[in-house]
Amino acid sequence: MYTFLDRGETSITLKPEMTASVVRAYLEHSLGKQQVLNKLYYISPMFRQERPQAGRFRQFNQFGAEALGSEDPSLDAEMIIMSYDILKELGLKDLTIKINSLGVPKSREKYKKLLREYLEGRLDELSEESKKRVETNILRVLDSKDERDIKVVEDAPMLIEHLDDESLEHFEKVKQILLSAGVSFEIDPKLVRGLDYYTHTTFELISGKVGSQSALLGGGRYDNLVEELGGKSTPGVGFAAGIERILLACENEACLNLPEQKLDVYFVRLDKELAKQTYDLSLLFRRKGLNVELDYALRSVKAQMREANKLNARFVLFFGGEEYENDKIRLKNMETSEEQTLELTNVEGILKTIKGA
RNA sequence: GUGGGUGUAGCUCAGUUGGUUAGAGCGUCUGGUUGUGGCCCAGAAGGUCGUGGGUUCAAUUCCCAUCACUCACCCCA
Repeated sequence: MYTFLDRGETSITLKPEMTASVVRAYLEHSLGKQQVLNKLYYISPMFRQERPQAGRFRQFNQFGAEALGSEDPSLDAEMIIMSYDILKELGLKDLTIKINSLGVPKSREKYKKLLREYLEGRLDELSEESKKRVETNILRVLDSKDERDIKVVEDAPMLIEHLDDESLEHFEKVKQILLSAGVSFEIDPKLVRGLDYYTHTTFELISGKVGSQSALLGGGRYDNLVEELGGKSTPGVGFAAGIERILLACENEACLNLPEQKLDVYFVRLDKELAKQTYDLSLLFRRKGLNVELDYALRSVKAQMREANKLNARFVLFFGGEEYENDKIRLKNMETSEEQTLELTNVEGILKTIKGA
């Protein structure tokens, strides 16, 4: 994390994620007393002091959702389905949903003991890093990328085989809902979280198009977090999505179909002497709600037309010349190349023609 | 934190085995006859070759340092 002293010598830390902040806001405003279930969302920048790489920045943006106040597995499923639908709607195709269950801390502790016994029996086959992980964060050994570790982990006991009955039932219900919603998923027993407040469901949406940092979003249940932050025991479930990483996936799948930028009108000034009048007229049309551009460099008509074309203008208004002397203005539809002459004083009429097209 | 790669025009990149004026495509600007775009044609502008130092008669090119970017490991809340 980025931590530093401010001018008052107070230690400040930039937030690396939002869930804790959401829970703190939930507690500060006693949201739990206003209604049983609170569904919340956020969009915010986050900061992490890591070396940047593809899909990873030190400052990045996340959006996420949290549901506080219910342990109903249908909410776990809802989070997965919603986040999947969002990515689908963006047009992403190369997506995999991975889910797992961490059970409850009690059964997880028992499992960790089993895993430790197993790994300590084959310690000399592990990578140097994983030897350390056995001490610091043993569950992380499971998703090591080192081939030696992968081989050892193949025969290791899996958490999901050592869940208590209640946790299994919860996990079963989540899977049922996903299946009935037509959402396919993979169970990944190696999808683990290190911290104690996590319970039951964990999930990630993986893209095959963004390089090594492949999780576009991740989430899960944290029934013990609110209590850990000083509130009364309140279950919760949520997810967080990395916006830049999603954009990278969209770019690599060429699927982000943003609407084409269109300009309503480009004003072409026919006479250089009319620069001021052209400018004034453009302001008038902008105030009427049109998206208007014009030349600021006294350029030729041809140059202005080229710019109008480049800016994707729907219409061009030719201002000046003979028409101007007769209180008229010439309007050109850039798509059809059709032109018509309109009364300069009849601003509403010009507006109507442009807006109606 | 560790390791690799790359820095040349606004962008994408070529190139210089050390030697006069450093190139292309795209983009920009101007023009191709009175006041009309896209396509096409012609021309122009634009670079202290990331920065600092060293070697050399000579460095954009070789060496060192530094900065930036980038990929992977690590981390993963």
